Order: sequence, then structure tokens, then C-alpha cells
Amino acid sequence: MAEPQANAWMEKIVSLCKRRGFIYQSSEIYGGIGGFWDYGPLGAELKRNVKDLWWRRLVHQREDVVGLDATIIMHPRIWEASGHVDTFADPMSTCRHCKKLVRSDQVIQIAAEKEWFLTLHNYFQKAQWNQFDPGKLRALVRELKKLVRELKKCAPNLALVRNPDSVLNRLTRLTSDPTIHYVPPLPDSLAPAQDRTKFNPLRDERLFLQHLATENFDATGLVYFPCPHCGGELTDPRPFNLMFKTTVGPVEDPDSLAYLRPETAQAIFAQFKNVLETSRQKVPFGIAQIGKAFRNEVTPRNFTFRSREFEQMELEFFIRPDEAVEAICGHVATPAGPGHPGEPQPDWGWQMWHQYWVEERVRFYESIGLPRTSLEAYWQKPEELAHYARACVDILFKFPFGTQELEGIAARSDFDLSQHQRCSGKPMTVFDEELKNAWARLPADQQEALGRRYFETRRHYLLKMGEPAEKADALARADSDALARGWYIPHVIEPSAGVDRLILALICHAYTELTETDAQGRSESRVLLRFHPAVAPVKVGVFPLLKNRPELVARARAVRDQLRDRFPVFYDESGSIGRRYARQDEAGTPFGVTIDFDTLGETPALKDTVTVRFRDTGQQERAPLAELPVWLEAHLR
RNA sequence: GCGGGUGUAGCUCAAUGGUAGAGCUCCAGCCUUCCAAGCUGGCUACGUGGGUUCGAUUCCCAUCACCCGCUCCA
Repeated sequence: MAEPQANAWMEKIVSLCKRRGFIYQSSEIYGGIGGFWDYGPLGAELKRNVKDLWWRRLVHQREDVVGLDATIIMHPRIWEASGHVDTFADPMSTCRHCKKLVRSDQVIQIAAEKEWFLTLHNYFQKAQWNQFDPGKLRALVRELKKLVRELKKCAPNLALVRNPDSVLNRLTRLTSDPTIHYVPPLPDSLAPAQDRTKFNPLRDERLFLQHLATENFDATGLVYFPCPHCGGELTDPRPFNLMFKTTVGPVEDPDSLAYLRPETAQAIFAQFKNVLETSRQKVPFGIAQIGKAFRNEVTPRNFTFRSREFEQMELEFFIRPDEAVEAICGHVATPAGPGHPGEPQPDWGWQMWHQYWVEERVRFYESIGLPRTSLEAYWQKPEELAHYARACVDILFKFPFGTQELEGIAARSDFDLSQHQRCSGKPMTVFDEELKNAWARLPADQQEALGRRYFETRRHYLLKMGEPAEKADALARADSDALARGWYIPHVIEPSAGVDRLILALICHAYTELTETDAQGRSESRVLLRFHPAVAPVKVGVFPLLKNRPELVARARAVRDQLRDRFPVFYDESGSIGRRYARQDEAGTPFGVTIDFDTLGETPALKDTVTVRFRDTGQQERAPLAELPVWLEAHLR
């Protein structure tokens, strides 16, 4: 779609949202506040409907999912465990030359003594790239660690890389990785190369080392990496913390620092054991939550699509690790091909569950009026995945401003619960009697093989999180022994959806402009919102055909009162009947009911019947009033 | 955060260094026997704060918000 057109289309939608009371700018009378939006009367109804439908489908209509409603402010250590304290603090730099903005952690700046970097620089200059010497580099890394420690002590405010320890851990691991013998040759020049615009040294140690080897540092001892786009000099990093901070209690001091949650998921993990113990659920089962989350976005854009305060609908679905499934069932089922894999089975491994939830979620979107053709499933490539994720599928919607994410369905392994177990010291393991019994019956060699696999996975995770090798070995050994006794940390599949962007998708998809020519030859364009009846804010409009006939008005009001108990109804008697239909078209009301003289008995055969009008076609049916509630009920699904 | 653009009524837009006008919408009344008919009347605006000026909606500066680009998106 051409950009200007897309933009004009969005402006019409924004304008309609305001005009009809779907979405307003927050605090508008004070000039507005960036990244915050309010829902007006129709928007509030629409949003409630969407959340209710999600909850009904995931919680009420399933045996294996229960709900949770946790607080927005939680213990700050939750965000240390989840990694948000580290990764949501993104320092940014601007290139002085080309003015582009880059995340400093993608072009790391390290403050340290010049001398040390000269050493490192020399080392890399002399090094033969095909004779990489891990031993020597390891020694250098030790030096660097020492220096960084000292620098932190004497100059805590120095512009250090945001998390030197994590960089150094990665370097250390790299140098101790026996499989790395070869570092590819350097690029010919530092001119902008396409693959370097996405360069992230935290994820790609080899490129990081190449940078260390080639980039400049200045007299102040600051090693700086040039702009990855043009090679120009970057400004000092300015801190960006994407988490909103506040203080708990009346006294503001650093000890009372707390964060508004940047996602609802962590509350589910933090309450996992409580829910497990009080809900009489067993793995596999899920915990669902709907609630507000907050992110101090750098650039809120595209209307409500990226807001600073937003609502999420998240399910954390806990499953057995594949090793447990294999021990119990003798094998692990994996997807045979694309499509919905059917009802859950005991032998499903994480891949089956993952695909199952992707398909379940797409079916949900279809059921509320977003057809498959308006959506796209994007399987994240391995290099795009967050470090803990095994797979992630984004469900995208084709917005006028581009195809953008509505929901991500991530296979997060046992990362989250493991993190909380490590950071809180409280066990997050569950006991699985089936596993214990099955394990006892396994032949010894199979016990050995499964145990080893589990051990390796756990060890890999622990090392990745920076545990020393001996401790990681011991902990992973204990985990593997526990598995044999029926204990494990559940793995998780996480379908996580943004409510506000879903609302926006529904409005964009429903928005329709029709240009019609009337009897006098005047062409007039009108707007209707073709909402699925299940999400429509108002289900039925009730109108007396004419306002100045008391008997029509009285009867119409009676119909309104009769329907009001069961459906959101809008009663309107002002203006011509056509105008009233048009108003409801614009609000997305799927049905109109008109009380006319036949309702009152002018044509005896039609006594107590009304006109029912369909929003999308403008067609009309005659229906008996007595059957109206049942008729509506059937048409609103 | 950087660069560019925009900011007048609920919406879409005018005009103007001497404090603003239209269309649509909305509200009230009349009329109206099924798709924004008609008539009458009515409500509502210069984003905010400074500066220049006798006087600023208009010129200047700042700020805020929105749009586009950069950037980012667990």
C-alpha cells in the first residue's frame, strides 16, 4: 500500500474514533500526553467484549486453564530475575555525522584504561585470524575484568557499558569454547554494510571481537565504536530505561524503588506455586491473566499501536519437559505438518504444544472477525529469538501502516521459572507421580540417556546465566537426579497478546467507506464499522419509525426496555429513520429494530412484528417481537 | 532523543497585525409511514507559555501533542 494513502486512511480512522467516542487522547484538555490513550463509551464496550471473549475461551471453556489477577507493582527483584532491569535499560547514542540513533549496547562503549586497550588492540593486530589463541585472550579478559571492577569502584558514574559483567561472561565463555578456532576475516572496510546495521555484539561475539580489534579509541581512554551506518563518531550514551519507576511508601529513597510492570507474565511465574497448590491443577495446565502493563517507549507511534500504558492478555501454559514426556510415553510426538494438531495428547512435546497454541490463537482471531487472510504468522528466525526462547511465532495483522504484531506465541523452555527459583531461592519444581512411576520402569540405559540429556540442558542454562562451572555441574546433576524421582521445573508456552493493538486491528478491519448515489443523483459517502456481532459495542438499535406519534414512541421504548436486560441497546428517536440507521452503522451496531404502524396492528397479520435491519447489507426482515431475543441471541455469536 | 511537517468548533477546512467564517455533525422545535430529505433556532474553536507591538489567532522564541523519517520493539 502506498504510504500517503495508508496515512490518510489511518487519519480517517483516528478521526472516526474520536468523533464516535471509541478512543480519545489522554488528558486532551491539557494538551495531551504522548503514548497514552483513553477509551470512550463505544471503545470501552468494544474492549470489554474482546477481553471477555478471550477469558471465556481460554479460562471458562477449558478444564486446564485458571485465572489470575495480580498487582501492577511487584517486588523489584522480580524484574532482576526476569532480566528486565538489565535489558530494559537501553542506553542510546546518536551519530554526530549521519544523525542516526543507535542503541549503545549494539556499538558498545567501554571506559577503561587506554593502556589495556592498547594491549588488546596490539594483540588483535598481530593475531593471525586463522590461528586464534583462546588462552591468550582469556588472560586479557581476566585483565579487563579486573580493570572494570576497579573502574566501577572509583568512578561509579563513568559511562560504562550497561552490563559489563554480561559482556565479559560472554567473552569468557567464548574463549573457553573449544569449538571456536576460526574467526572469519575482517570486512574489507568499515563502510556501512547491510548486515552490520543489525549487528549486536551481545549476540554475536565474533563480530564483537572483530570490532575490538579494529575500532578506535581516543585519548580519554574511551574506546568507542563508530556508527555502524556511516562510521561516524557517536555521542555519549544517554540512558533510556523502558520501565516506569516509582517509590513504595511515603519516603522517597533508593530502597523503596519499584517498577510498574512491563509485562503481566512475570506475576504468573511468581505466583505459579500458589496457583498450582490451590487450583488442583496438574501439569500440563495454564494460568491466564489480563492486565495493564507499562513501557516507557522511546517513540510511541501509530495511534494506540505502541502505547506507554497498555493492556495484555497473557497465558502461561505449563508443560512437561520433553524428557519427562519421553519417560512416560516412550516417545515424544512432534508436529507432522502445519495446521491444528487436534486435541492435546499426553505424548505431546513442546513443539506440538507450541503449534497447538498458535492454531488455537488464530482460531480465536477468526472467531472475533479477523479472517486468516488479514493475518500472517511469522516464525522468528533463530537469530531473532530471545536467548531463552526455543521458538516464537508472531501473529501479525495487516494494519494500514504495515503488517504488525498482535500476539507472540513463545516457547520459553523452563527459563522463567528457573530464574525465579535461582533468584528467590524458592523451588519452582512440581512433582509428577506418573513420571516417577514410569521412570522406575525404564530400562537402565534409557534412564541414563534421558538423565544425561536433561542434565546437559540444565547445565547449559546455568552456564549461560553465569553460574561457575562447578556450581552449574552440581545444580544440573541435582536437577537430573530430581527428574528421576518425578520432579522437574515445567516448561512454558506463552501466547501473549496486546489488547489495545487488537482493538485497533478490529477497528481497522471493520472500517468501511461506501459511496452511494441517491435518487436525486447526489453521491454521498458513508462509513460503517463491520464489527463481528460478538465484539460490537452496541448489539441492537431500537427506533420508533416516527417521533411525533406517541403510540410508536411508547411501544419502541417498551421494546428497548425488554431487550435492555440481555443486550447492549441504543434507543434513538431523533431525526429521520435513515439518519438513525446511518448513525448506528458508524458505531458498528449490527442490527436495527424499527417499530412501525404494522407493529401496532395497522396490517393485522403483521401485528407485534418489527423490522430488523442488517448493518452490512441494509436489508430488512420482518420478525415477531416475541422471538426477537432468541433471534438476536443466535445472530450475535 | 535527532531531522522535517502540522496545530483555528465534535469533524473537515477558510480568513485576518485591529480578537474569527463555512460545510458536515450535535442539540431543541416543526415536519417526516424505512436508509444521513426539508424548515427554524441553538451550542462550540485560534494547543500552551513567553516575547515583539498601542494591539498577536496572524510575526518571533520556547514548550506540548500529533504525523513522516531515523531508531527501537522479550
